[in-house]
Amino acid sequence: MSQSSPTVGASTYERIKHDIIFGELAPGSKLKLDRLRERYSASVSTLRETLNRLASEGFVQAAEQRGFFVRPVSADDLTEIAELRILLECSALETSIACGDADWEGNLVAAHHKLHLIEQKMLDGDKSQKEVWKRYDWEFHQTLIRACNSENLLALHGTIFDKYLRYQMLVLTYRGAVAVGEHSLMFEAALARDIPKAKATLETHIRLGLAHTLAAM
Amino acid sequence: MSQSSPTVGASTYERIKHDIIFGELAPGSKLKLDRLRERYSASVSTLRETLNRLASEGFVQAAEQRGFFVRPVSADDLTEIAELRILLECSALETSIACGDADWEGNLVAAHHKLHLIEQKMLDGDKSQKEVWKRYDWEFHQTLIRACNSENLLALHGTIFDKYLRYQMLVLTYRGAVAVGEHSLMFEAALARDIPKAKATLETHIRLGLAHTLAAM
DNA sequence: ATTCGCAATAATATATGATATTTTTATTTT
DNA sequence: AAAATAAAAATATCATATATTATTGCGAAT
Repeated sequence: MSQSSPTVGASTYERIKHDIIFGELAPGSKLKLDRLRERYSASVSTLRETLNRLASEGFVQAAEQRGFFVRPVSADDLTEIAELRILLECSALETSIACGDADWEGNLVAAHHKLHLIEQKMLDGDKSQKEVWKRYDWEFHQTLIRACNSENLLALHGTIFDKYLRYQMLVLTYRGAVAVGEHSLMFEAALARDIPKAKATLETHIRLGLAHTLAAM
Repeated sequence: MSQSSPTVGASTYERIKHDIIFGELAPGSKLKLDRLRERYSASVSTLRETLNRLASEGFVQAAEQRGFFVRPVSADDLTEIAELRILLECSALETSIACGDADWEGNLVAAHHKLHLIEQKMLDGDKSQKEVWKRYDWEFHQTLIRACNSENLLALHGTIFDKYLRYQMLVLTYRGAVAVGEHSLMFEAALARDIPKAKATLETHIRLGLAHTLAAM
């Protein structure tokens, strides 16, 4: 999520994607080229490249000769995204636990530690570091599945995760202690190489998160 | 796959994607903008929009400030794609069989019929209509899962299927009678609402196809 | 009077060619 | 042979021209 990319295109891509995920560009709103040019100080061509990219990833809707829109949100869409996340992430988790080596274990311990630290802070009421927390959450889940031996699967999971994240950011509520416990359970099951338990915990984790988010919509 | 889109961008997108899938643009080859401009008679900006789209779908590799390349192929990549296709398509198939209504059944009968007809022709040695065959194959598989109630899943499956298709087109061999039988088995299991049998047949279908393609690489 | 259809106009998106950077290739120097 | 430099090629970015869509205002018909 660094914004200091060498090329204008790459950095506008990062910025617009970020602004969509974190709700600064409202769902369904029109993305007028002229306005975007001011906001991101990039030329129309560069912006169109960016929007085309985001459109094929599904963060933007492209309407032929009618321009671009931020992808709308809906309960159905969120449910689809959550189900897909379960499908992809559970499958990747299984292989990853089966194949992960010592490096993987090390990275996992580190990722869980960092996540746990910030979760404690948030439990104490400090909600100022929402973005950092979400990054650590992402890193933890990503690390869990990174040993799955499929770049294609990791890529697909990445965009699905980001879409799921947008909904979480939209309703902007924190599940607190329950989610913290789920993270720890997954962590321990993964280290113990207990595949069924890890998968079951992950599925519950996502389903409860889904219900929580749906309720807040 | 129609090429008469109203906008230049849309039609170049279709054409370049087609040329990558059907091997007319060789895996790993450099996509120089000037050469593409001649070949597809579109401006640099339009081409860059297209290539950015194809890059985020994974048909093109974009190297920062070094241009674009056709995505290389490898046995590992094919294996990943096939596994992903199994994961997505089997999951969609299950829901689709469970939820499909009379319309779905009707479309399925039609799609299988068309596919069966052309498969018979190919068994008789007529391999002139490779593209038509592949389109019917695609329509059949797509119809099977269309009732899965997840646009997100269908979209993901669509691009994975296309990537799988590229490998098939690359090695350019036909599995013949065996594959025909698998299609019919799936068709019958789906109509009989036999979810386990349909899923098992689909998985076998893809795994045998994978082995066949890998052997020909 | 209100709705409907039809122009004229404004706003917007698409597409292009030109310019500025950067990378690659070729040449020269140590 | 390696490093440095110069020339060439290719990419990234931009400002502008063209084509399309949306909006507004006017007049005719119900």
